[in-house]
Amino acid sequence: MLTSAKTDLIKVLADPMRLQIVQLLAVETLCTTHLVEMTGAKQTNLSNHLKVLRDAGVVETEPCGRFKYYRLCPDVLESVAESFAELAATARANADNKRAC
Amino acid sequence: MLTSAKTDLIKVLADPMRLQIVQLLAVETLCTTHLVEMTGAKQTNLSNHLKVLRDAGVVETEPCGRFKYYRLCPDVLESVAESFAELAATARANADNKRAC
DNA sequence: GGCTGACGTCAGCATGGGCTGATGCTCACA
DNA sequence: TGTGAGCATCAGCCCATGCTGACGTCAGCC
Repeated sequence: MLTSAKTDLIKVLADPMRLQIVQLLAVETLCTTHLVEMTGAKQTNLSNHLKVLRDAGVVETEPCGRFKYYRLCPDVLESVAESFAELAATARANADNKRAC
Repeated sequence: MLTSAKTDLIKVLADPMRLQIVQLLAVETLCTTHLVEMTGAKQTNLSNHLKVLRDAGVVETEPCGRFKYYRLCPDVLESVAESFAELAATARANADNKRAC
């Protein structure tokens, strides 16, 4: 179900930079230095986006010495995918419903 | 695939009011008057959101005399759902990939 | 212990986008 | 043809949010 609370999660994913981060992390677990190189963004900016993703539960961190690895949480993405799929299915099922004016 | 162009579509859906509109339209085709009643929003505000949804291809309109019906396009929602599902599947498949620092 | 690199936090700035009121357009109906 | 309802557009305001620079913290290496 797509509750209003999920708009916050969708909003987190509705940013080009954050979506790029998520796509990169879907392929392999990376640390901030890698992400800085691959995205070309400033470290501060990236750190802010990563904080947003962390707070939303989209990624989780794993300290490793001086470095910090970021790993993607597939469950969150799957829940979003299921919500939209369910919405599309509902729309298809009720395609002929039309309320009279 | 989640191209950068899709962030615009996701951004359109990342608004509580617009998501509410989409959920209502998933159940039945409605015209603006109904949506004004059901959401409690002003007509002007709703018209703005509907324009955004129209431009994004999420809904399509059907004139009916003085009224205008809004119908949901399930294809767009399905494409978003598939993109996120694919991303989640990729993340699961590459869960053990970790780039050395 | 001093230094450097990795990373986070904070304050400030600027842009984007949502909300509103005013206005205009079009259709239906008397 | 005049009127009112349904709907869109526009300009303006204001708040949320993304970007940046400066600074602080922690770990590892000399």
